[in-house]
This record gives sequence, structure tokens and C-alpha cells, in this order.
Amino acid sequence: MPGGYAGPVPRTMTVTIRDVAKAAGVSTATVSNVLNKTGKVGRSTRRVVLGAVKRMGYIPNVHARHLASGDHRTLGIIISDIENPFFPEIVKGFETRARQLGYDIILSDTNYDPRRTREAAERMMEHKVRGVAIMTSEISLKLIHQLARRKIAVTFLDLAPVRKYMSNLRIDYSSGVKQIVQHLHAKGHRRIAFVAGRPGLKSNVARLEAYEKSMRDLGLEPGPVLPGDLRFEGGLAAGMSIAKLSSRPTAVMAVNDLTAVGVVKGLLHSGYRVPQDISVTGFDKTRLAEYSNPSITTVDVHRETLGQIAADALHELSTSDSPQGREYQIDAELVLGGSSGPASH
Amino acid sequence: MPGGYAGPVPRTMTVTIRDVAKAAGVSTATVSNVLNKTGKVGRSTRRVVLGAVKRMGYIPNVHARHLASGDHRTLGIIISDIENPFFPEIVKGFETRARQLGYDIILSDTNYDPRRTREAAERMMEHKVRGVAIMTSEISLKLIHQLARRKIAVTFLDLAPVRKYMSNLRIDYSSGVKQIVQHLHAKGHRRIAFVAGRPGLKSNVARLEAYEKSMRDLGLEPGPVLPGDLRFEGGLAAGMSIAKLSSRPTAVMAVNDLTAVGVVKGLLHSGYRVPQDISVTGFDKTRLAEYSNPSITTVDVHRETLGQIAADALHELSTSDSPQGREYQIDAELVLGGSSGPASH
DNA sequence: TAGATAAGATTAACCGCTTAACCTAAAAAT
DNA sequence: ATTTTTAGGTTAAGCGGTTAATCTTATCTA
Repeated sequence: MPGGYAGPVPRTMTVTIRDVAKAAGVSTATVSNVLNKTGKVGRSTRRVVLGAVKRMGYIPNVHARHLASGDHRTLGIIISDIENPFFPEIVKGFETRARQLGYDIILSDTNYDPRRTREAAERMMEHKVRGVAIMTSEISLKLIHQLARRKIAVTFLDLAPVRKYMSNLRIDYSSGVKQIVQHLHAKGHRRIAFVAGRPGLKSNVARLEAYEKSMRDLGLEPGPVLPGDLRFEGGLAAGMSIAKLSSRPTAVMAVNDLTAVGVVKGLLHSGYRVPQDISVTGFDKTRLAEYSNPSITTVDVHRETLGQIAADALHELSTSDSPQGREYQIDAELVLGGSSGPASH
Repeated sequence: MPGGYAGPVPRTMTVTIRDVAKAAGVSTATVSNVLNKTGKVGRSTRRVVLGAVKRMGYIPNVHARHLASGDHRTLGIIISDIENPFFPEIVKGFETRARQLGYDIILSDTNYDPRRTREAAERMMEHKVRGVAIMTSEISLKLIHQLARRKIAVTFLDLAPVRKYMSNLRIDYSSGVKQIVQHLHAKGHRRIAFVAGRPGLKSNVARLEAYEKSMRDLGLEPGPVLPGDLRFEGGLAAGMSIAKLSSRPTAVMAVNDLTAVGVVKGLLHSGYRVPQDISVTGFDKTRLAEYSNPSITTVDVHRETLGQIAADALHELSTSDSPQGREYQIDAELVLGGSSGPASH
């Protein structure tokens, strides 16, 4: 019985690779080789080592491993706010793909706070991650460059041009918006209002501009544009304002689903029916759109896919020999719901 | 100008504490002491070191730090599925509190998969976290004990009795259910159906049993109880079944909000109005309940608070001299919405 | 049969940081 | 004037792994 050590199993002190080596009667190098399938190890030795590992309940210390090897297989993802229904699916897609590729994940939530954003980026550097998916737009370019300069791969959503260690994920907002406008136009709508989000937010601005362009392209006059806050309350207020408008639009395009749900409620509250009297559309295809009553016509930006692509992009950046970044495009797709119908007259 | 080293700033190679020490003309121990505010360091030395740190863009390596100190200040949280609206708020509360207490966080998503659950627990051990909040119920007791045996603090939701390194968080489901039943009873409802969730799920069973008990306590006969799946689809099907029932209930209590929304849609689809013809209630107070039309009467289990308490519990377990766990109670609160009203006759 | 090759294992030098133990010179105490 | 204390540092030994270099044997080759 080779390596037949059968002493008491340590129950509480942490078991190190040295303990395992001693128990198996081999060197730590051999244990390491068995565990990592590196180097050459005989069949019988392997068996003895694995036996000892199991018997002693040995679990390698990630920190020691990372420190010694210099290699990490950890990816980070920075999001704004996990409670915002926009993010969980991205995280899911990212996590699933990253795990498939053998990576550990560090998630950081900035809560829209610049200080926490800085801390998040620092945490990524402290942990020496291979790459970071930056899914918040509230981040300074300086921070992004700082990461890239440390050879940490970075991806982001239209925050900067492609560079070394920096890949860009472009969500095709304008196509999504265009599809909505065309859909409404086809249903006979000519006067389509827009409920905006936060003026400073890039993705919001992109939608607003795409809305204006799409309207003009169809020979329609854009407007009115109402302020919103990306939240239910803003939509509600906008819905009630619209109800009081002298020349009422026949359709309302909201900057996101939550706003759309608010608009619907505001309109219902003011005595209008949706979609019989006014059509309403959202954006992002959150669950809310699906489950609300009526369901909301919206645009799917394939968030789970987005997360996956982010993981793939980071993997590619950090493994390919040329660390040059590239562009990825995520397209948007119209999803019809019950909240949009023919224009009333 | 003491320590006035002003050589070229390394732009790409990673800067170690040794580089900083050399640049500042001190030992690594002193740099470490400055950074961690340990030991005694003179004012001027401190200034020089901090200057070098800043100038060189030094960021400590977490792995080396953890390995050397043995201390960690990292907490883990294991959840089932970040896309399930039940979890983001818990994560939020946990993260916020944990960060306040100075902890790093590792999040793991099991996706209801036993293998991934095992891996999640292993990851926690590999990372030598101080504590783990287990927010999924699909986990074996063995795994929990394994963690506790390694002196990793653990909290969970009614999965096991309190022990060394194990604290329990009890959500008062029965009180929540009771409040719903009493609310409906007060509105004149006598025949209240229940749409169940997954039969194996502890929290679901608890709700069902609480429903039956609450009904009996009021002298009412429980039932009918319809199957569900915790999802929209199950609720939809249940709603349509209920519509076809010969002796129709005047109210439906759903095991969670998502199911309730499905039930509402099923009833509407079958030509019934909510709440005029039938009242519907949910559970969990997700955003869905608030934003749906009509809004759903539900029960708030204070998920964000729950997350906070979990973090506090772990902190306490891992810092107090006695590692004995204890019970925490999170209470539930009725939230009235538009989906419940007086019983129709 | 001697030399080359391969298989299987060991040795020991790190990885980047912390920290106990130790050192030195100046200030305080006797 | 001598001893004690204190402030401010330094030295060097790890923490728990990985891995290049090295060492034995056993097997092959010519």
C-alpha cells in the first residue's frame, strides 16, 4: 500500500499542499503537477495523491496559486446597479460564458457613484484580473485607459474608440428606434411623442437623436419631447401631461420600458385607453414589458447575448497575441406587444 | 527634498512594493506600514512614501496581501439566479452593508444547478472568505457544514438549526400569509384559492401551510389549491383554470408576484375583471407588483434589509470571540395594491 | 555494452506582501 | 552621567503555492 498514511484527518486547521505532500509521501511539486495536470506524473502516484487530497479535504488557496503562477483567469464586470432590470441579464450572460471559458468573476456595482466607480476599477487592478467589462457609462476615460495601460483587457458600450486592450460593444440603438418609428408609422401614426431619459446619458441621447432622425426620414415632424427620469414616476408624470396636451399625439415612444409602463398608467389614469386611444412603446425588453397589462411593444437589445459577447471579447483580447481591440455590434429587434395599435383619429 | 527620486515612471510593468520602497528610499516594511497605518512611521517618511505610491501608480496585489496576512475581509454570497427578481435587492443590501464594514464581496450564482452550487461553495473556500450568505435553498447541509467546519461563518434562510459558525435568518412567511388572508377575510372573501409554487421548495411549502392554517383559524375551508411553477406561465394557466371552476373562489392568493401577475392575465383573458370580479394577491413585493395593472396586493419581506442583516450576521460571527450562531428574524408586511377589493357575490 | 533518451520525481527559488523581532539614536527618567 | 523608554526604521522569515532546473533510474539505440 504505497503512501499508506492514515493518520488523523485534520478537521479544522487548514490543509496546505505541504500536508498533502507529506501524507502522500511525495513532494509539493508532484501534488501541484497532479492537481494542474502539468508535468509528468505516474499513474500510481497520481492515485495516491488524489486519495490524500480527498481524504484530507484539501482545497487550494486561490491567493497563493495566483501569486505564484502570475496567471489569473479572473474577469471583472462593472455595472451601475444590480437592481436596475437592465443589468441582471447582462451579468447572467457574462457569467455563463466566462465560466465556460474557465474564468472566475468579480462583480462590482457602482451605484452610479463616481467614487465607487473608481473603487471598482481599483479593485479590478488589485485583483489583477485579465479583463473588465465596463457596463456602466458613468466612468471616466482616464480610468479605462489606466486599466488598458496595465494590460487589463477592457470592453465598454460605446465609450471610446477601439485601441490596444480596448474593444467596443456597440448596441445598435438607432436601428431599434427606427424600427419602432416605422412600426408606428405603418399603423397610421403621424404624431408621435417621445419621453426622454437622463439628458446626460449617452444611450438616452442616442435614442432621442435616432427618434428625431427617423421621424424626419419619414417626413414627420418630431415632438413633443417630454422629460423623464428613466423611472416609473417620470413616465407617470409624462403620461398625465400628454393626456392634457391640446393637440394630443396618437402614439408615445418612451425611452425605456419602465417609463413606458408609467406612461400607460398615467394615460389610463387620465381616462385614455391603451392602445385604442393612444399607443405606447418602450425600449429594452425587460420582463416588465412582457408582464404588464397590456404588454408593451418594445425593442430587444439582447442583453444576455451582450454579456456573452463581452466575455468573449475579453477572452480574445487577453489570449490573442495581438492585443489590438475591435468592434462588436449587438443588434436590436422590435418586439410587438399589446400597447401599440392602429392610430385613432 | 528627501527621497526626491524622480526617475521615469514605469508605464506598463507592474509596480511592486519593492519598487515603491526603492523609489522612496525606505524598506518594504515601511511602505507596508504607511499603507496599512500599522506600526510607527514619521510624518516626513509617510509623505515621501505616499508621494512615491502616487507617482508610480502603485496598487497593492490583493493575493499577496491576503496570503501574507492570512486575513481577508472578504464575504461571499450565493444566490440561485440573479435574473430572478427576488435576488437583486438582497445582493444590493448585502453588498452595501458589507462594503460599509470594509469587506470585499464574491457573488456566486448557482442557476439552480447542484453542481454549480458545489462549485460555488468550493470557490468560497478557495478564496478563504470569512463568511458566506447562502441565499439559495438548493444546497446540501453537508456543504454548509463543510464551510462551518473550516471556520467560515455561514448564514442561511431556515435551512438548519443554529450552531457554531452558523446563524439563521428566518423570514416570517407565516405572518405575511396570515396578513393576506385576514385582509381578504375582512373584505368579505370566504372562498380563497391558492396557487402554489414548487412543491419541494421550503419557502413555498411554508406559505402553503401558513395559508391552510390561517384559513382554518378563521373558520374557513382551505382550497382549491392549484399547481404553479413560480413563473408567469404557471400563473396564467392557473388563472384560466380558476375561471372555469364551477364554484368559483372570490379571491386568489398566489405564491409569489409573478404568479399573481399571470393569474391576473389569465382571469382577464377569461373575461373576469380584477378586482371587481375576483381579487388576486401576490407575495414578495417585487417591482412587478407595483408596476402591473392593477398593482398587486402583496407582502414585503424586506429583501434589502435581509441582505444587510446577512452581512451583519456574518460580520458578527467572524469577529466576536464566541463563534456561536444565533437567530435573526425578518418580518413581513402587507402592502395593499389595486388587485384586491371587496368580495363579489 | 556504452551512451542517449525518456519518464518520473525532487529541489529550491521565487510570486508580492506582512509582521515579529531586532536595531539605533534621541529623549526622558533616575 | 547612566539607564530606560520611545520613536522610527530595518531585517528576514514566512504565507501556500508554481515551476525551471536538476537528479535518478529505467529503457532504447547503435
